[in-house]
Amino acid sequence: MRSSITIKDVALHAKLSTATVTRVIQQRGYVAEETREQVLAAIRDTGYRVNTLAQALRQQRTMTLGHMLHCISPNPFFARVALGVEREAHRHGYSVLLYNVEGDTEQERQGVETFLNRRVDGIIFTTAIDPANVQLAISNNVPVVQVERVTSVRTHAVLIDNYVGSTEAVEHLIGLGHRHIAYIGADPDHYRKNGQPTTYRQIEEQRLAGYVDTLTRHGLPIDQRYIALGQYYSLEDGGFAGDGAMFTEQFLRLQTRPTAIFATCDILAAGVLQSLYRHGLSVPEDVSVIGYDNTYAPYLTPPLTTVEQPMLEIGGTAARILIETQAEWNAHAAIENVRWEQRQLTTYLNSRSSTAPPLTAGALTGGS
Amino acid sequence: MRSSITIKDVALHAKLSTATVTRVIQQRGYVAEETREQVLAAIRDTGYRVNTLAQALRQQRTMTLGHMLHCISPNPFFARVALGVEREAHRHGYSVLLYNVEGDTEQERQGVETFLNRRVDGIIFTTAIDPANVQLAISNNVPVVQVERVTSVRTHAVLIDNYVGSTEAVEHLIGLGHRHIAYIGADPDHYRKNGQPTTYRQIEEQRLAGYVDTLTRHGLPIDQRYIALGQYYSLEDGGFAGDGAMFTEQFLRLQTRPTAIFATCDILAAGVLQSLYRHGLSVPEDVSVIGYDNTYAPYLTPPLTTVEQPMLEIGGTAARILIETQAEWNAHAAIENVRWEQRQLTTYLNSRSSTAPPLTAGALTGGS
DNA sequence: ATACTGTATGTTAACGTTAACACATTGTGG
DNA sequence: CCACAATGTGTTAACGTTAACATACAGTAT
Repeated sequence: MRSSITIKDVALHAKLSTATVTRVIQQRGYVAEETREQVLAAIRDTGYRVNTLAQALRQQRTMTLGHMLHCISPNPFFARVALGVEREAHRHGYSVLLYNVEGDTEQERQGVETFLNRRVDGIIFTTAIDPANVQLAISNNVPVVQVERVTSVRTHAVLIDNYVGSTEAVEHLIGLGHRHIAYIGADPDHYRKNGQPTTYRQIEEQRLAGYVDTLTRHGLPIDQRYIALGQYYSLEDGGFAGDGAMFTEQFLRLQTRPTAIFATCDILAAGVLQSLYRHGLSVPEDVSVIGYDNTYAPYLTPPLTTVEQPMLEIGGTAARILIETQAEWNAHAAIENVRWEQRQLTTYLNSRSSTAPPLTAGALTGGS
Repeated sequence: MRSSITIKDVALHAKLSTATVTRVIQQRGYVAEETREQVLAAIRDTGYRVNTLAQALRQQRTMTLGHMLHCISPNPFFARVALGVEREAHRHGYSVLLYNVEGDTEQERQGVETFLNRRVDGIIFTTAIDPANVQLAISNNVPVVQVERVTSVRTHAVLIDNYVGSTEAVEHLIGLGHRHIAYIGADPDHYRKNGQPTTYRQIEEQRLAGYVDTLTRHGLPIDQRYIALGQYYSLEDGGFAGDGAMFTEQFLRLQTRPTAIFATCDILAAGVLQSLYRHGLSVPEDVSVIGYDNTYAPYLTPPLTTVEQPMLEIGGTAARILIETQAEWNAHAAIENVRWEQRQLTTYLNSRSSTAPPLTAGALTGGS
């Protein structure tokens, strides 16, 4: 970054003042057409390139969004949300700084601090862990959107109705005639830190509630042996899928095996498929399997029926909220007066080849 | 971003000059221990937070890397490389700006321009499409690393030996006793733009060459009907995997079916598995399948043997090169004197359950 | 006592851009 | 012909930080 060309060089070259050059660049204020062309020519001749940094310092806004997310890999959910954020940001001339939290509260704090120091115009949390970190951002007067998982701190939010998503999945299976439906998810109660419920809790609670309520609504019994709740999400190579496989093994040892398995994440479902294959069971003939997210679903064998999350839209909406409320935010004197946007997005069932009516107890028309 | 606390406020609060405050922050120059503590106290009291922007403007370096990549979704390869970049960057206090090119030359140019305007300290191309864009960065005196795929422009580079990776895969299959090995890849010749070979060409050429040479070395014939080269990489939902499935269908219609299929990407392999499943063929009993990348591999059914790429290391190495050569780069008077780092990384075979010796001594006979 | 070195702190001009303000010039209606 | 608006351009002080330079006071060797 040696001796770059500045606006002064352009001004000198065009024999005009820097103010005029700025007016041309910013496309505002009075500039004679002829002058405008001279400036543009000078810009071309000198190879001038605006310095976004200096601009940001002066204008007190960086045209940058900070995106904190759980981890861009291996769960493609986050990557896809990030893509949604980026596309929307670029559309409005914003850039995006990414920060992978990787489940570490301390790393999350580091990320927020970095963003604050870099004076980002807003922060998206696609998985806030520690409310204190969200508060840290707000306290420093930076607008925040919390995506899908919301902490106790009030901010903008993009939410997905997990209860409905879960209901859709179970309704689908019941509609096909299944009456023995197993559930593999995460234990809501596990996601606590120092006795405080964290943000993960809600989402897992909602999905489990959707499952329980739907069965109940159809007069089907809740069998605890059909409910498997993982204690952690491992990020190791396939380890996460390993949970799905492990729980499936448990189900297969039961006297009455489930004819369908609902896994609240495609990765878990991938493990389910692997386990069933090992036991020589066919999908969907012997067991139907349904996932959640639509990340791995299209690539699995057989292609997985899944509750699709509008990941691109989720990210896009989060970015749009920040960008659109920017002016409003700057105008506000106090946080108390801010109007918090709350957007609710919906999942929809993407039906593929992993679900079908059960072979055995078929005739029972359990569905509505 | 209203009226933030500046270094002046801290200086005022501590009854010292800004220079002293800077010395404390930068931890350089002479500062009395007592004074240091006063400053630190003042920083705490005022809630001061350095402005990285102002710092960057003054110091002529932004502590920011730009990362251009093909697309963070749905191919997890790029996401994982990006994670590798980010971890290494953070380790050294750098932040990362991401830009998804999405296969569009124009978008790639936009990305580079954005990065240049933001005065990033270096740019990583994890998939340069247009050499002109790489040249654009270099011409603006910004150091560049090209990852895996290299254009005609000379820069730093992190390379993976695709020939060896491909060889490993085929050796593995031959070692198991396979003699009818099919290949699914991308057509090197397709990846041209306006008559100019693009960067994708090399990688596909190398993998194909590895396949051909290994068969030849073992005295096995090259059967063109066993070689399927896709004309494009679709990013649609599962569409990419669709290519793998389509080519598998072709193989299954052959008089002499292959007993093993080598797909040069896990996503293609996923399609292969789906197709075989549809035809009631077992993996690895009837057909062995091997992939490339180790992205989807651990989640597929059965878990896929694959040529694993050291994705985290690839990204980490790219970032490290830029960071470590920073000082050197700034010292150089002319690009011609720059020493370009070339790092070669190696793949290794990750053996799982999708490969095994062929059941029959000869090949299965297919037919109508 | 002098000269020097090491330590400690302050002053100030950049870094590149912009926006407030000032100053022209021209045109228009009264 | 004057007042005033509309148009066009220039001057300059910020934005927040830093590094070069200046200053000052010890202590120490000469």
